[in-house]
Amino acid sequence: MENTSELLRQHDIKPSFTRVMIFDYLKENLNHPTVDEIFQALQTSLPTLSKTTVYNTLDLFIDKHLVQPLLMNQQKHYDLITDPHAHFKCERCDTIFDLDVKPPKLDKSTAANYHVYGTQLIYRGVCEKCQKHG
Amino acid sequence: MENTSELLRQHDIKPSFTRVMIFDYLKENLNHPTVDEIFQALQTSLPTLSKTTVYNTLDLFIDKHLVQPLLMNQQKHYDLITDPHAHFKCERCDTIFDLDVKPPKLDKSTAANYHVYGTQLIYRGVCEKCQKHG
DNA sequence: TATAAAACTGTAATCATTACAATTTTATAA
DNA sequence: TTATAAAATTGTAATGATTACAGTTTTATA
Repeated sequence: MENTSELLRQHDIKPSFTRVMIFDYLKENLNHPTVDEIFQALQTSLPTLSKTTVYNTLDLFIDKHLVQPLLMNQQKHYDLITDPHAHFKCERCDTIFDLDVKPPKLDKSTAANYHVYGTQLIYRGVCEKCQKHG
Repeated sequence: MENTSELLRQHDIKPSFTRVMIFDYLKENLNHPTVDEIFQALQTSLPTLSKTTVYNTLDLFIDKHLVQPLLMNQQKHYDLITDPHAHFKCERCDTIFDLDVKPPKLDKSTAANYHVYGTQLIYRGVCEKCQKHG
């Protein structure tokens, strides 16, 4: 997985081995993983990894606007910032689906007052599968 | 604050004194309070109120689609479902501002697969005040 | 008035996140 | 290379919002 280092450097992040691993995991897993999922998944390749490091690294990525946190079910989920898109969260099975809907841009007068660097559009409801079997 | 009872009844909620108080508090405080804020505010008028009751009641309101939870800063904030609108969250001072922006409706083909009963549009960034004094 | 159901309470447990001090690794310069 | 400082990582302990749950009170019903 090359050029992750370059990308991190471009965002003012020193590309340590751990950081590259965590970033690449996010790149290959766009299904909004939690800290725990990332930690579990990387443990075999990084046996000394600490959960605190995962937290720290993700916070760093958020700071540098590479990652966006999604708060759901009392837990943070992490999503690489790529194309603007929306999420649907099923309240029954707690699955998060990606939707190809673009969040609206703020109009000029509003945008003048706020410096926006991330948008989050979440639809809550019940997914098809859960509707079917009660 | 009349007709809250009626409204609750319409949503299949028995309008106990406590429930009406909590609902009215939300109606008069559209600034997305937390459980703790609601609990503190109502303690003088409801000295025996328990925080668990506030949690239970709000969960009930959410179930009946009267209230929408907003997860921010590792805490739930509660917002009466009124006109569709968006929120801006300042990452510096953690204030949540209301924005007069309507979340887009799902197009028919998408909406066919999901039963949506709530939408949440959140812009993250830095508010004007925080931009000014670093 | 008795009984069951619903609402409410209070304490204890849970669990994601944060704080923090210690250790390891990396970069820099003598 | 070696010494030193800075940065990154680790592990444990604390925090704090939320939930579980059992007991109590209130409300509705027969």
